[in-house]
Amino acid sequence: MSQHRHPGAPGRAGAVPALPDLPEATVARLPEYLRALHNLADVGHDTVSSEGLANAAGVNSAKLRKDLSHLGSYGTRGVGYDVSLLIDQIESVLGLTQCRSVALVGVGNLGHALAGYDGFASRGFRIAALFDADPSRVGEQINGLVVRHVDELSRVAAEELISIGVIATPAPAAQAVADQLVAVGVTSILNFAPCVLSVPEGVDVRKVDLAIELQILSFHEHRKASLTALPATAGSALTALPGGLAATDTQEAIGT
Amino acid sequence: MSQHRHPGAPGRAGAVPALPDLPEATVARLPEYLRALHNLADVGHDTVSSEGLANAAGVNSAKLRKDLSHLGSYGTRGVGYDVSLLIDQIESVLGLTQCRSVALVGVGNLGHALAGYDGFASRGFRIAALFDADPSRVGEQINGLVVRHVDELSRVAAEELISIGVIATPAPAAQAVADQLVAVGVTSILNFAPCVLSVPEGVDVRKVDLAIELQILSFHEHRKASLTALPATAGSALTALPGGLAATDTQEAIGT
DNA sequence: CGCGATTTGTGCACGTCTTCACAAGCGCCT
DNA sequence: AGGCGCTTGTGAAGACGTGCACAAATCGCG
Repeated sequence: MSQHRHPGAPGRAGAVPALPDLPEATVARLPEYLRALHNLADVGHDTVSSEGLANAAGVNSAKLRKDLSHLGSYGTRGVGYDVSLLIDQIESVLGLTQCRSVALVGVGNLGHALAGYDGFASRGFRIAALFDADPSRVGEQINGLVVRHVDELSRVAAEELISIGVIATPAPAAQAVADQLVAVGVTSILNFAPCVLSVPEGVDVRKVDLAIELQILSFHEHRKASLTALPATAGSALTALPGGLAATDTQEAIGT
Repeated sequence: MSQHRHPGAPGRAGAVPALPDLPEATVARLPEYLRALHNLADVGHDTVSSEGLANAAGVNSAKLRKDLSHLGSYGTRGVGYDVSLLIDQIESVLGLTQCRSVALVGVGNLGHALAGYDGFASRGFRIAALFDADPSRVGEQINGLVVRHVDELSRVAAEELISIGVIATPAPAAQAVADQLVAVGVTSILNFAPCVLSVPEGVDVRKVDLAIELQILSFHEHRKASLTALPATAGSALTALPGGLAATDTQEAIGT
């Protein structure tokens, strides 16, 4: 990827957030830290140790410290991290200081649920518009928003300033929708359709696929069953127990 | 940990899958390959080159070959891979030869959509039972299944042989549900609740979180905006264009 | 039967991520 | 003030994942 390190570049003026292309793995964990921090703030804590926050976020404390170190030193040794300060910092880095508008395309089974999901607003996202290709669904009202026909996408997108598009259509329609979203200037897409989207360079696509998650779990289930079913293969049952084969870090493996 | 009663008949007489703990990243991609293969089979192809399949699955061809090499050599040089044979192999490795039963807990906004999702059955999963803690929801019928109270979980789980539990409850209830699932012998959990679950060793948890995905996209959006907004900072505009900053591999990054 | 075109399988080098271990820094208590 | 315990921040090492490039293998054709 691009690493532009200019030795000659003079110090940046001002306290600019200093976008230091932080590692992708770190970015994927920041939201989890953020949620843990909000929980801690609600309970009244105003400082946390890396150990405590790591625990709340389900990660290793060393990893957490390294992650946070990437966005500057906002902790004090011997004490820990200031909760509200850290919240502000992470939100700033993630670009959550401004409320981002989301366009949701596909108001079927899943899309309907997403439209009604209150986790959007609570995390600083606003559903700006709903679209569907099915004329019988157009006009329906969900959560105070009216479903419009997908052909109006370009017109509506011009009014509202869409920064993220969510695709919740059946697979065959997804690529066409993605093309339309890209055409109106959307550069971030969250795809729930079980298919691969091809988009031009510079457009980010993240995919969420229920079936894939289940199949991955199925694999591990299958493996565990095979191992326990087979009579101890030369290895003593004693060594098998203490966790040699335990896959403990599945929890955060999804994000990356 | 897992008091797993393995199915009575030792049916696996054929070629042993030869469980070679394949890399986690590979496992996460196999379902995508599987889907692409099914698509190809539907179109009538009976062989594919690694290039073709990689294209359909949205990955590098070298990566695909290495992935497939991990589960044995099922391709012929100069020709490619036999589609149906490869399908069988991957399904066998993923443990999809048997239909796995899923218990879904939490029939709220999202849970309702999941219960009606037809991607379950089409991928070899069967929703065996629905649960909810809200008495007003108990008794409701969704997709031919009746919603039962979550207290009946242990009784029902004894009848049906649940292999995967899906949690779609609000965050505060998730941990208790996870504990109950673990108590009845479930060792694979798919968690849609926005919180960290703590489970004993040997239990796999995968998490799907809409808000986190949006926040990750928000970060990239924020970064892209900052870069284009700033007047070219010493870096030549020429080098900036050809894709230095394009994050092209976000697509499959989620699974892992 | 042999040759060339094609495609798989893989050794190797590289980059990224994780984890350990510890020095540096901070606050508190005496 | 000084020492002590606690916590951060980070260098280094190792594990893991990726991509290139090429040898080995196979098919089709003359």
